Amino acid sequence: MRLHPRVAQVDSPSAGLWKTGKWRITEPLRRHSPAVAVSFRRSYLDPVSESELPSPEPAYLGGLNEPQRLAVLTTEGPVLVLAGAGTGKTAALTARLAHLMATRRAWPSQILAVTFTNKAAREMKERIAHITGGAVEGMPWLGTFHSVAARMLRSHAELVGLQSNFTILDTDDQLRLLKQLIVAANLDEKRWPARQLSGLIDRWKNRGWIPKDIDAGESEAFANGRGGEFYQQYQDRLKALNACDFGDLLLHMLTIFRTQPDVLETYRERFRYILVDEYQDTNASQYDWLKLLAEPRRNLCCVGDDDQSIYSWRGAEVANILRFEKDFPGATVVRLEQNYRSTPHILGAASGLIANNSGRLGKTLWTETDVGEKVRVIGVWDGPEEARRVGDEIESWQRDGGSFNDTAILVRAQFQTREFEERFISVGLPYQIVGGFRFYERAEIRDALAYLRLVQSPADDLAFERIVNTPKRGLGDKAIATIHRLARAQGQPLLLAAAQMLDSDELTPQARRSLGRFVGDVARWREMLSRATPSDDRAPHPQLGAQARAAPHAELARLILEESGYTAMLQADRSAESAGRLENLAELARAMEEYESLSAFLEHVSLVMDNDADKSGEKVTVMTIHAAKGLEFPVVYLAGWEEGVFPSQRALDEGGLASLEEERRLAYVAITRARKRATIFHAANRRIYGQWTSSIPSRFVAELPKEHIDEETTMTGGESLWRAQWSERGDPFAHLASGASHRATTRGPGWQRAASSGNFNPQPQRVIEARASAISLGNKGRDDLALGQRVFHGKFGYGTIAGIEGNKLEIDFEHAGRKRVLDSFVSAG
DNA sequence: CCGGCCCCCCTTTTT
DNA sequence: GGGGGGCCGG
Repeated sequence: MRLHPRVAQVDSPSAGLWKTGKWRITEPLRRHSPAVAVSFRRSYLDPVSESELPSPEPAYLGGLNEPQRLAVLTTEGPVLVLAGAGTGKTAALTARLAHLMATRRAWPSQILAVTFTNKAAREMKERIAHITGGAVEGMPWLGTFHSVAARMLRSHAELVGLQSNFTILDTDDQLRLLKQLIVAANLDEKRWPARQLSGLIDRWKNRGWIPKDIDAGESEAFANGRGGEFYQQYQDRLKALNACDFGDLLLHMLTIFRTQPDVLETYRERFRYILVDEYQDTNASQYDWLKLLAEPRRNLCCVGDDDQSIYSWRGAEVANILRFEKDFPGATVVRLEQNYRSTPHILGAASGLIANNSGRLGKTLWTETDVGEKVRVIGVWDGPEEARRVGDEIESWQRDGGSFNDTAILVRAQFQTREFEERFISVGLPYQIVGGFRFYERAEIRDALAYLRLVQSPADDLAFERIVNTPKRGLGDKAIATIHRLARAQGQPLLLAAAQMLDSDELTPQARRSLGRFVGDVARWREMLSRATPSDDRAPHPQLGAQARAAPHAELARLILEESGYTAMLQADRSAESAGRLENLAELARAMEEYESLSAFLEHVSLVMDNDADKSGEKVTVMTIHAAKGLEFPVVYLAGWEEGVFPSQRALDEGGLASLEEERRLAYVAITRARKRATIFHAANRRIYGQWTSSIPSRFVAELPKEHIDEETTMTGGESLWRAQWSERGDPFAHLASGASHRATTRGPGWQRAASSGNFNPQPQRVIEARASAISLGNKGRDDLALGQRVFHGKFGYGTIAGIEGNKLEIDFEHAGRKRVLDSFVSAG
């Protein structure tokens, strides 16, 4: 299928885009062009009826079933597509995009298509490229919620007090920052962990709440009612750092849309059609964001499956999908129910299970495929036996001509992967574990990125803190605290404060020498960067695509790692991991070559924190069910279906019924990943947190319709006792599921009276051009100090001012002799 | 200032 | 069981 644009004749404000795009005229569509042209003459608000379709119809409609066609052809007005697992959702979505473009309803740039994960965005991009034969040079507004919002925010950053080159903090940065705030407020960071605060702030952001929206009740969830206060402080600090976190990307845009009607209008005008994938995963802030953009045109098409909503823990609200018809009256609801993936037994098992949930929109999946095998449920003695059995089965599958790539092991939680990893290593079964530590989360990668970030933006204090003493430069807590004090006193970035300290005696001579070298290095690298990037390096958007010429920023990265001593540090490290770390760094530099500038690369890594799974070679895939969403495998093993593991203990303890239902949806997702064969395991004993625990099979096992499963147990005694528990009417765990509340617990007063936390004055960012002295940076000195005055210095004691130069003082100390110090460190004595 | 040791906490899932 | 952070000793 190729698109055929015949651009030149089209009279449209955006026609230029078509000319610049690489549209090709190819045979297949030539035949269709008359009909295409007909539909284009019709107004945007006029839906195409089936009869007007070109004949023969466009290839992108070929192979679609009736509901899918409806989902594609109902272009105008709100549409909700309820797409069960394996019902060709992505096919319908991409066909819809192709249809919108082929019928000239919209240019690629006039369609907003948002997905939840990078993986989904990438897949859709690939399929669009395929369906249009590469005719669409990337839809500019196809991406994850976060990347699309980031892109918008770069253009309007100043409206929320940021600069367009703001940095996007990841969880790690966020936690360190919050921790600083907590410590600064004299709170016990153990009693009030940063992690808890970060979770709270995330929740608020997911709901679309800015600090002002936090009422006393919400505030109560942290530090005895100071939650809102910390939220505000955190936001102030982010602004001072010219940074924002993931939640802010959406929240800031929401604020802008709400307060700047003209900006909103621009986007409303631009986006003629909006598509949302995985709609059941949207949170409140995303929902508001969508709703604002979709009005008044209301050409909003949401695709999702309420039964596959598994992200409520990060703010997703199934309610969004359940109430779609109410929010968008007159919406067309399309159900995709024909499953093309799994056998009837697999579908039957999954459907029977999910039927135990309440509050569903309801779908009846059906399939035309052969009956196939029943879902097997196998009880084993313990975890190791489970791993052994799965390994054996996979090996015999492969001996019979099957491919390892066709097999996957899905687990509830990451820790379960270890058992399989150990087993597979010992028997030499090739495997890959998806998830877990992702590439960009590895310490060495984050360190390297911190160097790059600091070179890119000298005001990036978090980057500075991370690497100023990595590798070890003899700059310990004390030296860093000193730099901090100065920076804070002057409201300047740490790097700048550090540069100023070089001309003083505030630090020990070794520390000063070492810091001087570091500051000098950064200045030099920065200078090299500006030479490596002739164009404006603040270009906001990541531009994919390899450059023909060598990428100077990748070279610079290699040089920085070399000159900073980071590589040497790893080489000196004789531990098992160091070789891999060096390899990772090499890979990082290689990855940079794909981007046209350092800033484009940094944007990419802050938004796309996943690493592409290694597709080379034959291997078994081990991953969490969450990670498997949207994927399918011919042979699937579902491990650890035991109470406390799946459903997870936490879900049982904390989340109540809602949480149990989410676990059940997770189980539904898990089963429906399988095409031909699904095997469920449960072990009677398992080592959890290093401790042997015996467990009973998951209630989900008992909920599988008997006619779709084959049960087997390797345990003596045949019919297992523990299974009997679930066959009874009563649910012995009901008390766990119903009573729990969502209320966050508050604890007694434990924090000390807070000292006033420092002011974080946003100052214009200054760039360190060289090892500039403080004078040349134009610092004003204090006006309360005069020659001959007696002053006190925390390190050197009392002394008399013998000279003043800007903010630098020469002081004759009574015991320490003559020293150069910075005025921020002395007090009138 | 650094390294080693000990203790405590945690283990869902991700942009 | 293991990783991270804090504390203590060199």
